[in-house]
Amino acid sequence: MIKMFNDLTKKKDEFIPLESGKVGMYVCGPTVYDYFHIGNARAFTMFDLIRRYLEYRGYDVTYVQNFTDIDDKMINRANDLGITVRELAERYIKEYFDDADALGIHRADHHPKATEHIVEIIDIVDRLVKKGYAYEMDGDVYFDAHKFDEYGKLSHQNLEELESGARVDVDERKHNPIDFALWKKQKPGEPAWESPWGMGRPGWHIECSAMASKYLGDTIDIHAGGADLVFPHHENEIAQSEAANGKPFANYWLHNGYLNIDGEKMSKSLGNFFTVRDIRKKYDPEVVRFFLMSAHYRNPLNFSEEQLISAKNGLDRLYTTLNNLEFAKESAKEDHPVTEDRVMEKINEHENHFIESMDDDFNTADAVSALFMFARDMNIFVKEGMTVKAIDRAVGKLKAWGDLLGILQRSGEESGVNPDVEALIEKRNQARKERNWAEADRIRAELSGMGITIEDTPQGTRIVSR
RNA sequence: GGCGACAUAGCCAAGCGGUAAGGCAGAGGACUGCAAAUCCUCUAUUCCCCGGUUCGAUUCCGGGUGUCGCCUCCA
Repeated sequence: MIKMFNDLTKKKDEFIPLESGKVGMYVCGPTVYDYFHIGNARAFTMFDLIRRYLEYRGYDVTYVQNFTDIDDKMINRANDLGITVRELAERYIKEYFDDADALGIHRADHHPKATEHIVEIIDIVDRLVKKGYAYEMDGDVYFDAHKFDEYGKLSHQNLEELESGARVDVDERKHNPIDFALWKKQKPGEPAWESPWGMGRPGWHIECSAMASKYLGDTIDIHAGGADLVFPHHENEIAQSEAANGKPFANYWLHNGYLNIDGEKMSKSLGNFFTVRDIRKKYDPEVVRFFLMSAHYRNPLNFSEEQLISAKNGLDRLYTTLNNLEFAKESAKEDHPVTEDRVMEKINEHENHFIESMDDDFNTADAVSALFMFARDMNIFVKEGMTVKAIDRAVGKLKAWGDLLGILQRSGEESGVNPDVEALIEKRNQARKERNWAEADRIRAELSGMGITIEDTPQGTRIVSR
């Protein structure tokens, strides 16, 4: 049984999909006006992981993640760069996929763009106007928050509380400060579409309501995004969708915690952010992914180079086990003491731990500890001596868990064997046989200079890739 | 001001009523020509503080303190 913390109910709820065996999941994607930062990466990565886990548990998941390709930020950035909004969007959607693919984030089933759903957006705004939930003011259309009784049910605040803290709004034409734009009248030079209210463009929140319904239906199982979207974005989505459709919008609302820098939220507005693109120059994206899953997705997580190094070393440990196993295969014998059965015992033991952790609100930090414990067991087994079947089992399982989490897919022996290197190793082994340590160390240093690290094991000398 | 989250070793981080997982870093040991890797051992006696409930609390309740966040574009 999978339990997930639902912000709507403020507790861990058992997950029961609308339709047995199927899950509709919508995740708020990036505004494509720049490279995305590591904070964005946390949301995309962790919800990708949750999706993978749901699939692993047998659900048929339809996953939707949008691109916001029209809003103030898009327009401003396009102007700064002297290109069209459309060109800007195309550029950064491409860059998004470049980084997301590197992080092992699976492609969504649908990646809808706001600008390609203007018809659907106008339709829902129109229905809201006709139902009396929205009003037009000189080409702008606003949602009247006071008309939606349940406004505030996600952020658990009432209108009065929200409005008392609201900052001064320049737009005096709104009925109430909390009202938000569904449709914005065109300003000179801005991209615009025809609508019943004249030329204009969609407000920010409405696109998600329109696209979620289109691809997943009026009620979806899971809606997810960063904690900063709870209010106003998700609150507004609920208001719009439920007012328009008269049905619950989403049954489970999942929000990931912030990624912090020195204990402070990382955000573009604060300027204290690191893009994934920059981090990739120095660290393997797999390390970044591993780092992100080292904490529970709902908790705040501090980002630092030190943590990244720690994650890299931890991940290396897992890879070492994988390499140890594969290397041991070359000298494996049928009469070795560790048989497939003994490996299976360990797998069962740790798999239960793994599943229980993931079932409990996707506790990746705890699930990963199962991998480490399994790795230790396998390291011990390698020393004892394993059969080929036992090794295959162990490698298969470790890779299967890794595949689920999006790590450990790199193969142990990446590059083909270089004959020169082979010769040098042979030469060094000869020197070692003759106990000519000076020569052996010299050759090791020479190899090291070529970027090759070697290790002497009881089974022979081998190349370690990292 | 309103609402909320979090506080566990040098660092990161699980656990959330039964006496503190895991990782990183560090120390010692085994193995090794050396190194690396691996294995073993060690590293939290206020789990922020003070009360309360309980046979028993890191875990539940109340009150503090501290940090962060939302109420403004933001994952």
